[in-house]
Amino acid sequence: MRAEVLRRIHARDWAPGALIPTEEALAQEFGCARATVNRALRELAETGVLERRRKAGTRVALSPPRRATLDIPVTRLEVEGRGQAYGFHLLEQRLREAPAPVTSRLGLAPGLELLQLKTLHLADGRPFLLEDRWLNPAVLPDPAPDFAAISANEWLVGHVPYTTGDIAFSAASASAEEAEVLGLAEGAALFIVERSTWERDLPVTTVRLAYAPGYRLRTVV
Amino acid sequence: MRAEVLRRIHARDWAPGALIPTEEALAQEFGCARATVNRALRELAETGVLERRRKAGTRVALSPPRRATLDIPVTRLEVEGRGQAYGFHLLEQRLREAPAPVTSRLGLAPGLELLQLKTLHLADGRPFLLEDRWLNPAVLPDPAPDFAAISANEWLVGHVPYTTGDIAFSAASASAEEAEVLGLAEGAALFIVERSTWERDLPVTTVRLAYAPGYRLRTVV
DNA sequence: GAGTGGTCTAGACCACGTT
DNA sequence: ACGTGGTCTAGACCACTCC
Repeated sequence: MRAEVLRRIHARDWAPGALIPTEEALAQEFGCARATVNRALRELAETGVLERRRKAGTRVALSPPRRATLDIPVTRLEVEGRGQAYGFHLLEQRLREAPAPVTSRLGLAPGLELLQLKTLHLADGRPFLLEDRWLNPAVLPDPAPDFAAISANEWLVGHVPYTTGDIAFSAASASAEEAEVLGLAEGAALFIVERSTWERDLPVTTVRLAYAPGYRLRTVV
Repeated sequence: MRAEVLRRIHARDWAPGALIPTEEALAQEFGCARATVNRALRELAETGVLERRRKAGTRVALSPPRRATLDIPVTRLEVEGRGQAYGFHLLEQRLREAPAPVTSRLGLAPGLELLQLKTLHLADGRPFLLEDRWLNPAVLPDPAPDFAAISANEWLVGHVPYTTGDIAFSAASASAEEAEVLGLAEGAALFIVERSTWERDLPVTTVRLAYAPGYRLRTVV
């Protein structure tokens, strides 16, 4: 059913932009229930192949289905998945007034004190990723966990999961500090991931991950 | 229904890793049909919040739902969406033997002749993105379209849509050639997107996009 | 107003994986 | 073997939105 609809789109039986038959008509043609057609078409709409509007009907999308699902890796698992040994060093940990860009990203009042953690993640003992994280102390238990023993990332995964958030990907040249920590020449091209997360409306953390050269994030469309 | 399940997960009524009741039990508890429960749980499993296995039951995921859907932008629309004027220059177009990395990415025989297109995309007249594309001539009509008039990207969208493919994101330092074309210093950090696409099993194109500094790709989890 | 998709019910059978 | 989720049917009502 789903496959047949896709075939017709590929075969140009239904051209991009064209209206396709209603669910009821397709159900009759395929000899199946409307719910089955509905599910097939709904799933295709979710991947971006079709566009559906009540009353207006279902159209083959004009712009192509450029929607990919991206699995955001957990650093330790990602490193171990390559067959490398994972390790990390907590470089710095201090409670301090967060700079304006950080508080504004999280929607917090300026000048609030957040816990800043700088962590270097290692693969087979070599620098893999430099993490600069700001944590909302409100989410931490008392006493706070020992982030030298468990990485902040893993602690959060186990204790504050099921968050919402946004992610941005970009590239940046390594600063002097980043270059030194990662063992690179200053100005080397780093792959940057910035994430901010909330649990319901409570800001949890914002983090900047700077990956050593050679890192690639992959997905399938 | 979906919301209530999410609430229980957030509230730790159901802890990470814990087994939740069967669909039938939940249907009774909520006073709704099993199909309704099934849909809610299936959708949550798709976002990564739950893990489902036949016979084993449904568990709250241990690793958090780090699955993002990424909308791959069409360059012209992305530029225009920022309120900037879009333009492009076809820098180079030639049929030549593709190097091994290119043919292997597409699963083609080495030494096959492909159409190489180098295109500079502009936003408000300033370099925005350098595109290095290899096109399978087998997908082109005779005569071939004029890629100086319509960008290869847009032609493909209109004439060979509904492809499958893979995407990789990374960072790279600008080569001398890239730096000159993009108007940057050599070694500047570029955000790199590499895409290969197929229509069914027919290799269509592989492309490397090098974005000028400042570019950010965003998404929401 | 009327036609479309969105969602639900109640029931059934099947596929798979654990046991 | 058995229990779980996966998927289907046939029918119903509702919500939206285009005309």
